[in-house]
Amino acid sequence: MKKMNDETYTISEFARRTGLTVRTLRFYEEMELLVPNKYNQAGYRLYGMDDLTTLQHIQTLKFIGYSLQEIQQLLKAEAPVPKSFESSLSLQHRLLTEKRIELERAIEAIERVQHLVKQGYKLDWSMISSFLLSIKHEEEHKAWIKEHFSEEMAAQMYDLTKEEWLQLDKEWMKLLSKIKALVQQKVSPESKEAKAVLTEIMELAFKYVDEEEFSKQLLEQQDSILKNMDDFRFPNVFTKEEEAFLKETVKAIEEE
Amino acid sequence: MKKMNDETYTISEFARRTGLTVRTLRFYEEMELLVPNKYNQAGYRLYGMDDLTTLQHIQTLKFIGYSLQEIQQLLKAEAPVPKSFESSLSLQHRLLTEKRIELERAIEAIERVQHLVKQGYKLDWSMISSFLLSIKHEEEHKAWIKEHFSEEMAAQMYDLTKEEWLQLDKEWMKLLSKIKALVQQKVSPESKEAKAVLTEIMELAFKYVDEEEFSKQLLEQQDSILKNMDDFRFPNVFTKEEEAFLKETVKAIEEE
DNA sequence: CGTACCATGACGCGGCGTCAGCGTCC
DNA sequence: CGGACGCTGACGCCGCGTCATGGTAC
Repeated sequence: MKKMNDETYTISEFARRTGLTVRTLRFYEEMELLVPNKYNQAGYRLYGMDDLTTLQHIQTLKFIGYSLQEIQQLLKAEAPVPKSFESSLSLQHRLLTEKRIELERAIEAIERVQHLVKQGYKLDWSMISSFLLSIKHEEEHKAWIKEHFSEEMAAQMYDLTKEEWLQLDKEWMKLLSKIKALVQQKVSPESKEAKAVLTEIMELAFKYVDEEEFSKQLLEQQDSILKNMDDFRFPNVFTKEEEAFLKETVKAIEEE
Repeated sequence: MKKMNDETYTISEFARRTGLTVRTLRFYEEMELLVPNKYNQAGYRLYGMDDLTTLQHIQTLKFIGYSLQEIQQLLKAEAPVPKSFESSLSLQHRLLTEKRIELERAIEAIERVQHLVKQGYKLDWSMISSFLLSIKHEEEHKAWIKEHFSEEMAAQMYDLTKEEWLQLDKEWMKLLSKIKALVQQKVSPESKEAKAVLTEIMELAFKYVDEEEFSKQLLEQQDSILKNMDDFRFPNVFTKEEEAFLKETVKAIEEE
């Protein structure tokens, strides 16, 4: 027992009992967040029950996502809970919720990749990347479709069940790898293999979307679509090479 | 247009188009994560399409929670996706899921506090803290009950609907403020107000739990319970003062 | 007298933001 | 020549972990 007298603890005792580290306690003192109520003649910190109370306040505010600085601001008035606290709660709620949504999207992305891995596809970075990028930008893309086309179409394309997503992922992956193989083997964009793949892409793209409606709107919106193409923030799932390849194939088909 | 020649971009152009900052691009180079494929004679960085591809790989791996160091390790082999990637995916999934759970608990805690605030309780830090601490340790506490008493009892105490929780929160808050008021006004622990409050606490505690079963098990487990009481990690919702007050009241009732 | 504790001070991390002081492009 | 752009280098942030070096309690 290193209790020195009733209700007074050395720093390591206090650390042990609170589950914090000695370093953390010293850091909190440096921040003027938790200053021990006594020191002995050699400058040893002596913590008491009031310090425990303060520490609990700190830990709880930390738990709901406040930074140490914010906690210091909140607690220094000490006496009443500042009325700003209530509104700051809503802010915290928003911040944490945004983080949670990001996390959920990342987790879902991992699960979708794992599902593909389990199916035994041999993946390379550009395929994983293309795939993850499309997941990452799903929300933005959906909003974009909504704006430039219609709410209905966005819903058709994106409001799918988990099974539909996994199925779509698989088909999409197959096509991606076919294209990448063709480009790498320098097969001609006018070859019938290339044309076949392009046809498959079209079929997949229109599986969940009404083709006529889409084509009509596409023509109307061409200008504003092109305007957005000078930055890379809406990354294409294809490399420039693949894109050029596909454009050639499209031309070849149109000329038939 | 600052495009210098086809498919070669200065750092600020590349930054603008990718949505990153110039500083970030230089930092990535310093990390040997994304080294531009060319420099002009003055040492200006010139980024090309291959750099864009690498950057996309980086961004997607970042999206699913890898650190820049991990990404560097993963990408430096460059050619095939290392087979360690698959297992590291499960690790990432675990890590992100744990974070998400923490976030969800924090968000739920905020909502419960907000609900109390809306009800118009005037809160002080020790009440907020007591309340949040009990939420923070709910999981541990439930596990502890499971271990020392029974699974059934843990379920009785903790598997409540959202409405039951909010109701319980309210009642618990009322009692907490009553006790704090009594202690602050230095009312005697033997007074009938004190006894009344204690009775209310008991009723609340046993509202969701079978009293006889609990008492029986409590007696059997007393030793191991006491062993866990010398640290503050299982923080009591009462201060030492309030705890002493309540103990006095318990004694007074027992002596009746 | 040992050794387990205490103190201060300094640097490190991750992922950049932000300045300062200078050179370069057009 | 001006002004926008580029370069390197250095320090700041947050919440501590991790030394190093030396004093203190028992």
